[in-house]
Amino acid sequence: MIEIQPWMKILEQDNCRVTGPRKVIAELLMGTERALSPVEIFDFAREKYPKMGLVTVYRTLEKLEELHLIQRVHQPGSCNAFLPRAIGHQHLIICEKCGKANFFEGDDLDGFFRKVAERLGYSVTDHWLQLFGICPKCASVH
Amino acid sequence: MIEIQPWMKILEQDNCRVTGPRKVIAELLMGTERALSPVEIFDFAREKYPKMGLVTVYRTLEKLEELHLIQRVHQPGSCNAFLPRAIGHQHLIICEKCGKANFFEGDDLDGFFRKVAERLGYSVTDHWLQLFGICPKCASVH
DNA sequence: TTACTTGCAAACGTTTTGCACGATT
DNA sequence: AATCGTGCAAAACGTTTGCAAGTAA
Repeated sequence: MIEIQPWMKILEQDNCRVTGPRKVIAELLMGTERALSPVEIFDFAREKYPKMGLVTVYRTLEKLEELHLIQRVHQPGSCNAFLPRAIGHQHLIICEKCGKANFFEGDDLDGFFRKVAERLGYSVTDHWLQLFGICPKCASVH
Repeated sequence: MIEIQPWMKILEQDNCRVTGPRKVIAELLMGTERALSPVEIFDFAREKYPKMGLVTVYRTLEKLEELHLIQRVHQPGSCNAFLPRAIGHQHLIICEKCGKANFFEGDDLDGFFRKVAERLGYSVTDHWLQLFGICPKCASVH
């Protein structure tokens, strides 16, 4: 599991205070295998920090995303769940059953993307790629 | 531009009535170059059909999506805009400036996706791919 | 002490639901 | 005539904002 200190350091460098609520939310997000929604984070966080307010979850998510520590994950049925941000330019493969997420490199694709864009007269500025499937653990359960 | 009749035929086959509001909404979606949100559709539709209700827009979108005539488009900042559905398995390239959307084939990628999934022990069931860029027209404007 | 953060309440925009009326077949 | 669709009003939902009190540095 990722250590919490680096994230807190980055917060400090942005003139932010390292507070109880923020530590709890950060720990939850760093330790999760699947993308978590604001309400899920709120519910989990309250187990460790009962005073937690939903608004604080929203504001902390906004801040962590702004600092590139987490990223929003789009899935059929929800575009409001968060995962720790990948290092460099990686893509997600998500298990349809349990939601478990893994990152992979997509460097091989840049040439293809440029070719497609060229044919249509576009210049590419960004791409979204995400795979859905069944993870090994879920595949072994019947 | 796509003709409206085939869509209306498909509606009929689903025990639906071909009504004024539905025709207006279908025409708008069939003719659009960029993804439209419910409110945008509502506003445009009212120009042709002043009695149009926003609720009807939502219900028509739901029906058209269910019949695979339109598809939801995810973009940074909004996951609630619609475009006519691609034929077969195509992907989108969207202009960051004007929103203009084009489809392209991604058949070449299936091998890569399978390879990635295999390495991680996943079996792939679906994939989302979308490119963002600048379209020829916007590139020529300074 | 100062600036930032929190939780609450309320506001807001979007989407959904219930229902009586209207339209299509 | 029967069924399906519509628009309105209201409810439900997720998210954001204003503010006074609390907390970290």
